[in-house]
Amino acid sequence: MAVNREVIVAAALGILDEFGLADLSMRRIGDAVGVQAATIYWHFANKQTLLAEVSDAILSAQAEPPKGEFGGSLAGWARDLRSVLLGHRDAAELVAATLAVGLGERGPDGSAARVFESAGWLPPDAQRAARATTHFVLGHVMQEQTRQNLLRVGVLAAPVEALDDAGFELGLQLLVKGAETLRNLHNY
Amino acid sequence: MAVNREVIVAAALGILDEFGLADLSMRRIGDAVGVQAATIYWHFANKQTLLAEVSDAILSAQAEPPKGEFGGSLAGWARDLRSVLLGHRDAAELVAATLAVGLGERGPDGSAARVFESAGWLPPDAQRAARATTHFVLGHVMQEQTRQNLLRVGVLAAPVEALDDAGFELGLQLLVKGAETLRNLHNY
DNA sequence: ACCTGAACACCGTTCAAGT
DNA sequence: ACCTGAACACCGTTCAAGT
Repeated sequence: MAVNREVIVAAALGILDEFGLADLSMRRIGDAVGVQAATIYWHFANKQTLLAEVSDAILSAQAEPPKGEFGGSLAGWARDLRSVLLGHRDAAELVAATLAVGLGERGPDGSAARVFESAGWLPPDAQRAARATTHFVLGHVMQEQTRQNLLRVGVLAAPVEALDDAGFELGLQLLVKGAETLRNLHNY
Repeated sequence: MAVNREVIVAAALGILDEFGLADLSMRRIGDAVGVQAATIYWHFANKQTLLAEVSDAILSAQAEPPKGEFGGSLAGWARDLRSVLLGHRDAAELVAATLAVGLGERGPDGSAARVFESAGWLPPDAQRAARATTHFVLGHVMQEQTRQNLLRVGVLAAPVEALDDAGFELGLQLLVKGAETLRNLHNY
């Protein structure tokens, strides 16, 4: 019975969640869907393309930024992205890699750019500001998830989750306050 | 003639510069220093440890942040980190990975934390703010260097360097203005 | 103390051949 | 149209054995 892109991506996401990015090999994905690794190359040009669709699948859980004033809207978007990423093992690393190569249907930060535009930013700067925010979120979550992996293997001991929350909120406030200040400098 | 950690790290850095992170294998490093790959495991516990020292070697070129008012000092630090990273192929990815696992003698952001402290931030928040800035710089340069790799392979066409500069400066101003604003909120 | 040879258990990818 | 078998050219790491 023929397999297709959808079930391959779903199987890959399952392996990612259970075993992590390091164990996400073409052979293992093939096993999961009952097919040789070589067969996957009939459905996808290469592994990177497949991973880009896994990245898209993860990001499809993103919500729209909350309506309201700028700061709350941007912060809400960033917190949502963080929690979406924390929902899948190694998701930050996967999404960051996909973003870097420019694959992936949805960039993670399309709606963030719109938040900046609604606050009066010109599209090119809105894009850049949204991307800067995304870099912070991805970097922060990547660090959290790497720590989670080390915990799993047992090389690390303490959970230190509260610390990560504080770091995230502080970095986010830096960006939010900065955006509010910069906008005012440009508009008055 | 016996090889040692220093020459192995230097050889690894040379391979990184010339061929990139993907080609930085233990076998290739061994070839470069005239020794079997297995021999490297007498000098280093594993590849990750070796890469951490390569990361340190790269970051050793970092300058002290310029003296002066806070914004210029932080911006100067960030621009220096960016240019140090741009000096070695795939350096952002390598440094980010090393930072995430917590290896590496020097975090990239020790002196940035001191800039925040000099501006009146308490050490834990100074650390977090410096790390947030680092995430932005690493994410931005990672994107630049991935694009450079795609250019090399020929899958991408335009250089678009000016765009990257503008994006870096805008993200940096977001963080600088945010830090200045947050500090004032806390102190008055 | 330092290094080799050989192996173990893998990789991504290609491609002729099968149905 | 979809899949297999087999190969190519690699990986990181371990470990007995050599000098």
